[in-house]
Amino acid sequence: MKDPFSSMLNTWQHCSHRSNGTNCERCKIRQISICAAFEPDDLDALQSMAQTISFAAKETIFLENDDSDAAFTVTEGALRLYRTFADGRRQVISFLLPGDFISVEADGRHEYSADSITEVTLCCFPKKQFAAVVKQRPHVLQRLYETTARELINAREHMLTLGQRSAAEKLAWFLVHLGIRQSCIDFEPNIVELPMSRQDIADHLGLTIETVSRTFSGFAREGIIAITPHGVDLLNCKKLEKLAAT
Amino acid sequence: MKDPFSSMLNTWQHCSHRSNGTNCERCKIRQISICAAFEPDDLDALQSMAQTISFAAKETIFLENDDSDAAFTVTEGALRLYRTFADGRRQVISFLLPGDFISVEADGRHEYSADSITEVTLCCFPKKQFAAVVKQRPHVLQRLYETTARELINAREHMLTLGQRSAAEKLAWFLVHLGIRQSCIDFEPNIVELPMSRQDIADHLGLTIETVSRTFSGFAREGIIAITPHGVDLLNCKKLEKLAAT
DNA sequence: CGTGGCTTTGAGGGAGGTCAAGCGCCGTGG
DNA sequence: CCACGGCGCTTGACCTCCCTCAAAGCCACG
Repeated sequence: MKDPFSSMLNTWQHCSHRSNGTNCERCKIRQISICAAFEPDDLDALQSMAQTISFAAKETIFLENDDSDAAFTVTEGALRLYRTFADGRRQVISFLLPGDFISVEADGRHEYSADSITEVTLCCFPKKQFAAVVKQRPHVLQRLYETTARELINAREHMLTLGQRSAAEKLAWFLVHLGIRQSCIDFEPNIVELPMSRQDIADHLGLTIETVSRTFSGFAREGIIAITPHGVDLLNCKKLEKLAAT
Repeated sequence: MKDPFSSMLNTWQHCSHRSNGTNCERCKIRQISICAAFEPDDLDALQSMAQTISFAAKETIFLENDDSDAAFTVTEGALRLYRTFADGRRQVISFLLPGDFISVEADGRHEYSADSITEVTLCCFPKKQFAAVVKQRPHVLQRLYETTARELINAREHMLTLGQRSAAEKLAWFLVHLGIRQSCIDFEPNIVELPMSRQDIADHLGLTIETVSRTFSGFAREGIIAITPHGVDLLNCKKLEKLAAT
């Protein structure tokens, strides 16, 4: 899709649902998202530019090099952010969950591709309006900076994993961290939903699908996890955390 | 060194050289560093808080979990930023060169350790004064944000390398990128200085020292590079870039 | 109930790790 | 001035963890 109109805002007419009736005040993820930087009496600035967009599962949200004409937060669902190589190799940079934020890229183009794993709802801020709002509110820029600094720490932690950890350590790390992130949203400790495929997990951790599958089976055999239809139960968190530890 | 006084500002009295006579106007790396955000007529704000610190080669600059009481830019030399595991594994996050910036960490503690590879000179901004200066200048915060966003892109590019590339591809990528960075400073295309050890390179790329050495030898045998006493000459950049490509 | 996509499992192979020895360079001391 | 020692780098032989290739199992959905 080299189509210059394939970027997010331009494609939302293709999306399953679109609405302007965003209500920031009632938003479930406002407090954990970038939007927490807005005071209650300033929410109008946010709300007036916000657009809600929904995607079905397995839809392209944007591709690398697409024009980036909006920033957005994820309000529901899961998506993957990834880069593909010419020969088909793929690195999944991260899985985005409710509360996660995608900023306008520095040069106005997306560095990575993104597509929905499950049904996804995004809260979308058109680039120009967003920039104007930020410019008038240094504390929002401050929040944006802190969010990006946190992302940087996450990326570097991921670097440790990719560079130094074994297959079992990688998967333990992945499960522990995804479990923590999910428990912030739905508070089910020890039950980890895995909406993404084995291939996604493999490409996230620099492994193959077979190694992921074998390692999961090994964990299950040792009673560390139980494999369920849509995820895993963490039966022995201690052991997993020990494997994942630095 | 669990000593709470081991953090940078507190240790600078141990350093080989320290001086307040910073001259921002003549600073070679000002234009490529965070300091470019300061207008010429606002340089006093920067200069009045800046402290120059020098380190000999192979000195500890800070350790992970040390209090972070200053931000700094590198003005001369090379250092490594890294995290070590309990069992001795080490991931070198990045090599810092003139113009690179280390910010105050979010929680006031360093996430990583840093030490000098060569003799190093830093330009140091005490945390509190730096925060105050930034607070009054949204355009500096903007620059800080952009710098961090650029770091995030670099970290993610490194993730691709660690997760997807082979040993030869990793080393090609490393040489090409280090060559580009160095040519911004000293403008010697095709001559790459390698002040860091093979072990540092190995820990940067998720390889072993032997694999780094063998791969370099292989490149030399194929006429792609020539190994020199303190670095390598890039004889066939095309080939290297092809290997490093996505 | 059949089909196709995703996952699991097995068998074999290879890229890179491990272990060990040797080399080259440089600083030190006789 | 040269012998020695140490450290970092290179090279070789072997091994292992994970990848590759292949086949079978398991759902979900029409």
